[in-house]
Amino acid sequence: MAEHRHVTLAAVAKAAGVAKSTASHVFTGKRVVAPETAERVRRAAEAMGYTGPSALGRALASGRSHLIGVVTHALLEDADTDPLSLAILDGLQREFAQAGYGIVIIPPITDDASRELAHAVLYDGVVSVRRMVGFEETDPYLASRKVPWISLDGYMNEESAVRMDDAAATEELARRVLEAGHTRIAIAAYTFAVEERPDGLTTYDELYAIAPENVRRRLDGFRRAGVQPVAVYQCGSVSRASGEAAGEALLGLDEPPTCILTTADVHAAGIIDHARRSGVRVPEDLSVTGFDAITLQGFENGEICTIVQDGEAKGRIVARRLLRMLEVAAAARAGGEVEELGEVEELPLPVRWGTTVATLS
Amino acid sequence: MAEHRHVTLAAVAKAAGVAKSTASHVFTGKRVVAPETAERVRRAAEAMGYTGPSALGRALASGRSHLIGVVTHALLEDADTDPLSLAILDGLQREFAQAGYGIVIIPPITDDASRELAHAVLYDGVVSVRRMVGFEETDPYLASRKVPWISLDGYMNEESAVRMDDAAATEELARRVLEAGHTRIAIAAYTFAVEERPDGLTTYDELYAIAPENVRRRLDGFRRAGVQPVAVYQCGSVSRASGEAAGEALLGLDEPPTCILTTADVHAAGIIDHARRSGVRVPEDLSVTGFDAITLQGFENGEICTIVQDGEAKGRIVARRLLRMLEVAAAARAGGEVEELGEVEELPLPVRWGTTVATLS
DNA sequence: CTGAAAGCGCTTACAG
DNA sequence: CTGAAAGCGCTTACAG
Repeated sequence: MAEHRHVTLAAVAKAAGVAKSTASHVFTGKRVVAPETAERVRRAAEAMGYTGPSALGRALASGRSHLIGVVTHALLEDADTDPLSLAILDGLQREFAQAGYGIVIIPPITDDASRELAHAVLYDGVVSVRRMVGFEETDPYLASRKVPWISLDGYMNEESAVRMDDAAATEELARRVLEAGHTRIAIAAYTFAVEERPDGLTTYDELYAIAPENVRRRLDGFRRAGVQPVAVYQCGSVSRASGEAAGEALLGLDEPPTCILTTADVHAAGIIDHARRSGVRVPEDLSVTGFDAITLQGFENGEICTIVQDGEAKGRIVARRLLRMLEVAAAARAGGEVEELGEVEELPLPVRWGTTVATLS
Repeated sequence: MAEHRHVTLAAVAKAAGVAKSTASHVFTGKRVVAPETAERVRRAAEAMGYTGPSALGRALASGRSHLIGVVTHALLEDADTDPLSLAILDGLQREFAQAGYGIVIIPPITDDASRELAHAVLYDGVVSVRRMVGFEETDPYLASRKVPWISLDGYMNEESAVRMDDAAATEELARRVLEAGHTRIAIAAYTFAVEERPDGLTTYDELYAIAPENVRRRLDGFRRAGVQPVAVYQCGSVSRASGEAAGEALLGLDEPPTCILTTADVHAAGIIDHARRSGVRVPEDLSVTGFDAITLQGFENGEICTIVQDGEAKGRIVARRLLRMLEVAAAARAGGEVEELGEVEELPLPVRWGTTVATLS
């Protein structure tokens, strides 16, 4: 006698001859139920094909959907385009799943469909990852939902969720480059920001002035190591093409650099693409460094000299932080004492030497 | 006077001096509301910081969560491991978003945490993509939720959602290989299935007997083209390593083949990896073909001779099908006439010739 | 053009 | 160890 249209807790409770509350507790385990009573409920459930309380009812009654919104563009692109974000999603997904939270992917709001969707979706917290588009409308909307929100978009509150000492990492890398004997060093940096900017030669100070926080820290590291760049290129977008443009401009100088330091692997890859095409050997004629240690088409794993940013670990750290924010918020609503969020975890950023930096003799 | 703890439709309606139903209709637009009345409601909402009906309330009252569960393992792996699944996710996400549905990522059930999660999450339909693990418990559970479900796991009902003529594609590819003069042809095929199988040499018939439907169709194509394989290798897992093993075994034969046909790019890549390491030149000494046209580390785009499976397009087709199933189910519940699902869309599978097949002189 | 009311499927104090 | 009842925030016939 299975297959009732839609079996509900109430129906099961009735069939088992108990109150809804008792049946509920059999499934949630939040209250002790007499073994025989529990057994009776379970048997009734089984007979009726009831697989447990509906997520919807639970969500409404408890006020928790056990869903985390993840606003991202990463799934809307070639896997090759932004592997770091994918790794972050991976870490988020795993850590949240561990805690019983699912992630629901939400595209940035850019049109009616995405606006509709953003409003229709429910979640207890949200993390945005590398969106690139739709900031104007998405951000105010997310804020209006008044749930905990961590943004990994290169600005806002990323620092409050995960600590990264970019400067120490790039300083260590730059020191090694200097020790390798390089003196004509150029910098090609990205200015990932809400607006795109044009590609082009610039100066360290100008670039620094408009760079987002994390890029600044990376530039700080170069400076602290003692790098005096002979040329600085502003990459307008986070793309391999932008790197190629940088390569073309910098290698076209009267006195081309022997080493180009970048703040993103995609740019390093683009520069190397251009160098190879122009018959410039890497690292014999030109050394190049990156940041992130992502996998790149056309390159061996571990080939590029770079800083390793472990996306999965980062995702996990961020997830733990958001979970903690959720707990604190729940405690606050329950009216208890104001709990502390606690320390922000640090993501290690080791240098990977690779094979794209030559020691000058 | 914003910032009420939790602003509800009821509160807004009261403030605007209208009934809840009227306020509701202002937001959903499902009923005409007098302009001034609507304006009054909107103003009250704005003043109180109300951003629209809660997704939760809507979901419970309407019975639709506007969420599609996507059971996958793809996000739990290196982006490089399974780019095709990622592309499929991309397509699903886009097409569902277009229709106002968000996707919630659910890992296969393999332990307490994932079981808990699967039960906690709500969705109106589900599509599973290349899970590889946890079939035993996940499948019965998904079935028990009684929502439309499409499985892209290499078995079950994939054919009912998207039509792919694998056989015609591999037949065309194999014909060209034969025309190129190859006679000593080997086959290395994967048997992606619920259980993994050992790597090893086998026979065409044995392999065919245990292969899943889609692999069979690909083998059918080879046969229809007239390929008489001199050796057949069973790849036990869908991995590059399994391909390397195939390469080692097949190139180690007394009379090694001049061409190896595979049913997956990862295997083709593994075979080429092994060949290169052993000093066997591709395609001069060995031709290799794949299936899927995924991006692969260490290979140029378009390098491998293969069949192009457009993951994003596939995801979109599958999403449209599920959306249609949802409509039909809703119509059935509403008690109308039984609607037809309609035709299954076809995913084109063009051959990409690439540079890994040599013409023998 | 608008209202009052039932109900979606649960959880959670409150009471015993 | 168990029940009866309120309530979570909406939508949707039903009435007028």
